[in-house]
Amino acid sequence: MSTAERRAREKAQRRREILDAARKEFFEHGFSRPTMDDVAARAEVSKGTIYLYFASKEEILAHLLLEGLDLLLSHMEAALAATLSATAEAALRALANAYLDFFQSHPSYFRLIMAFDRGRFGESIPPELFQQVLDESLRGLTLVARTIEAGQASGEFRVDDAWQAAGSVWAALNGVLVLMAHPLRQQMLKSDLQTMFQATMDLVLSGLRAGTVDPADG
Amino acid sequence: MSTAERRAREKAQRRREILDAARKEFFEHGFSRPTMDDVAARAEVSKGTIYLYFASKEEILAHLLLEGLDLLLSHMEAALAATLSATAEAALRALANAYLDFFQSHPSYFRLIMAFDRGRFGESIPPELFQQVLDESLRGLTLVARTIEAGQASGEFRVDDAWQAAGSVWAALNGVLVLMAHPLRQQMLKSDLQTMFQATMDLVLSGLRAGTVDPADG
Amino acid sequence: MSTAERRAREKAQRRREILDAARKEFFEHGFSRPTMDDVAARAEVSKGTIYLYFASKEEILAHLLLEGLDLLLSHMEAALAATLSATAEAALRALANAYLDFFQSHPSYFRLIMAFDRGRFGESIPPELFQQVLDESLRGLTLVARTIEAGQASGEFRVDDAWQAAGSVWAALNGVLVLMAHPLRQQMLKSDLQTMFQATMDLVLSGLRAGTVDPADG
Amino acid sequence: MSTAERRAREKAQRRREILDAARKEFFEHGFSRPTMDDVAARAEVSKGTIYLYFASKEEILAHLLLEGLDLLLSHMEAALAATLSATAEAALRALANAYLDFFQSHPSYFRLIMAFDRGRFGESIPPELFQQVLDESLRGLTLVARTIEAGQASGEFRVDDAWQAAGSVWAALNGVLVLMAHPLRQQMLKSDLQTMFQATMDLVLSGLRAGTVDPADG
DNA sequence: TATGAATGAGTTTTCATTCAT
DNA sequence: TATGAATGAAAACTCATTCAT
Repeated sequence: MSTAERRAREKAQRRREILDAARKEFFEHGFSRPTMDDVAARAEVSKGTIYLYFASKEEILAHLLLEGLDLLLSHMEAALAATLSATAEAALRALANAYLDFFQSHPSYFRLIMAFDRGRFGESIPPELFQQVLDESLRGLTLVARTIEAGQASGEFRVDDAWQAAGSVWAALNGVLVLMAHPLRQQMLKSDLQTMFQATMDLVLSGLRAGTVDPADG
Repeated sequence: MSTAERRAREKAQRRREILDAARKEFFEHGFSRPTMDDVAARAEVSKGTIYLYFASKEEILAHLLLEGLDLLLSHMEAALAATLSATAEAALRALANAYLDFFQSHPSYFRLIMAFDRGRFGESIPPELFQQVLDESLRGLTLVARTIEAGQASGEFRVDDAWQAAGSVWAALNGVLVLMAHPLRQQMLKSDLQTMFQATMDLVLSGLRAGTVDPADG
Repeated sequence: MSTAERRAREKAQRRREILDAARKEFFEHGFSRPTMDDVAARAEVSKGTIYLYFASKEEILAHLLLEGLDLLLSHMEAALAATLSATAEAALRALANAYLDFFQSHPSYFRLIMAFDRGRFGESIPPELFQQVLDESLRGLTLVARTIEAGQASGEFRVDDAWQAAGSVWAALNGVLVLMAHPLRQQMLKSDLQTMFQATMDLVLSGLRAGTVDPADG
Repeated sequence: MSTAERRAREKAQRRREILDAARKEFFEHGFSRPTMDDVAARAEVSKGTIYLYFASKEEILAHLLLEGLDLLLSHMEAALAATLSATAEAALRALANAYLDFFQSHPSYFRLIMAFDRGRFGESIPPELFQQVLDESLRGLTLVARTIEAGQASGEFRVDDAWQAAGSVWAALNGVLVLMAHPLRQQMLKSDLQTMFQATMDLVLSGLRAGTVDPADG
């Protein structure tokens, strides 16, 4: 069996090398410019070899996307784990900050994740891979939802539907990151990403605490 | 002079026809797939003719983008105009609903606007056109900021920095539209766009009213 | 008749303007790069107008070529006229120097004349125009031949066939101009055009005087 | 290693086939008319394949030019080698005749060599290839110069500067070939290429023997 | 498994020329 | 006579993918 094992190990290793090369190319030159030749040259394999490991260029991108989502999720899970006994608000802030960290340390992964949303590119990968990406991409939202549920249960947050609230929070976080990604908007808002991000969290948390009921009732 | 006038009219008309054809192609098949041949065929002109009116494919897209932004902005301005004497909250809701309407009636324009953010495509259009797009794209945010300033002045909203708050609100709106654009996320959140959008506005408005001060102070 | 005359005058004038514009374009940017649009813009007429005066782009070039040949020939004729009573050698040197002057003051015309030799471009102009160019292009050779005939008659030159000798002389002149047109060859020959040109004339004249008979016989 | 060897051999072979096809196309239809499609069709390969072997159309032409220069140079060197112990005059005649042979057996190569002088086309090939062409193109002149130096040393030729004289000779040879390339000029000069070429050599040699000193001194 | 040569449809853009007004 | 909008055939080059070895 050891031969088979070594083979499998080598195969995985080769696959990783190709993905590494692709990541570098795509992150450096954008998601559409690099050619398979570029990737092959960077990975120091032949172009044909790439097709032994990945069915298409789109599939490589899908796998990079999965990597990015995994990275984001592990960041968020770690952040959550570190705040187990804290308040829901603290936990939510921790999640948000983990996202912000991810955005700042891996802007290209973030861009890839955002690009996936629109990209016709879902059309050209096998459905099961597409589904996998989709599942992954929802896990962050799930973490937020669970945290809000906890705050709902503890009475910290006065929300009717935790999932709905999670959607709003998640939307706001994504929105603010996309918004501030453009230098010109940082300039117009006279604010840097850090500040703007925290302001958004403050606003949202304030809303969660206050509830979304009519003010007259509050 | 009537000859010159007619000529100018016809020229503008032809330009419009090309833009119409391009819009149909791009909205039906995505922003990168259609070729200039496709556009020419749809416009029933020769390919060369297109280049008499637009310098490149990118420029066509940029003009479509401007169209979209104009449409959005006029929606928002009209909505705002209709609520002149109302509360800031009502005005903000009106703006948001105008955005929602726009998203629902012109999803492709919305996708184009979102795509622009990422787009390497700003690189290949004349700088002045690029600037025009940029200017337009910031006007929506400006409307939101002004409305929040009004609410701040009237005491409705307890916010420190109206522009920052506007950034948060605008981010949340964009975020929720992007989020709900995917049917699968509608399903997971057990919520339709309408509901989710209103919930997000409720949350955000609640936050604006409550202010982002520490809850202990509230 | 004065109306018709004015018309004809204006027409000739317009034609000249187009040729002027074309000359500038072609001399500045090479003989193939400029487009008819460029020429039209420079002449401040519409593209269609050009085709009222010239049947094609090649024809314009052919007419510029004729201009160049005329210019060269009038230089040479003037030079010859100024040396009427001189020796044949002096006359030949005068002709050669006129060519050299032409080359130095109108390098682009020279390039055009040389380009004509190879250019497939004779194929796309009307035969009669082609013939005209050809006729013109032989007049320089004729002047040389007549001068050599004079020297032959006077006993200055010991040549058997004046036309043949003229061919050799003309060939040498063209050759040395083409040769020295390249800076790198000036460098390799450690010589400038002036010097090299005179050296070639010296060599050729020496040959004409000595005759081409076998040295043993001389 | 035999696999690698065979591969290399096949690759070289394929390259040669493409060059063969290109040569045929360009020699038959001129240096600018044929398209890459034409070349590909003639070589019976796909258009893409050509770009695996040559970076551009210009590069193909540059390589054909190098071929031509090599051919010319080997002709000349062989001719020179065959006249080692002869007089400088005989050697010079041998060189000239080799050039004439080359012109007659490979007129298209000659046209290509002449075309290079003008060619804007040096602009679009890699500098090192351009340099290679330039270097090659000067070797013929070098052979002539060395031969004249020998004649100068032996006292056969009374010239001051052998390189300058070589320039004149080379210029005359090129000039006469270009001149006689046109059938119409053969007709006007009532002379065929052979005769005219020899007459030019006679004239030039006569000049070399006589020196370019003033006749009164001779 | 790995190679890398070959493919060929596809893409944007250009431009000489025509023609209705 | 003058205009300039329209044409449409090229043309060079690219690149994801395949496949014989």
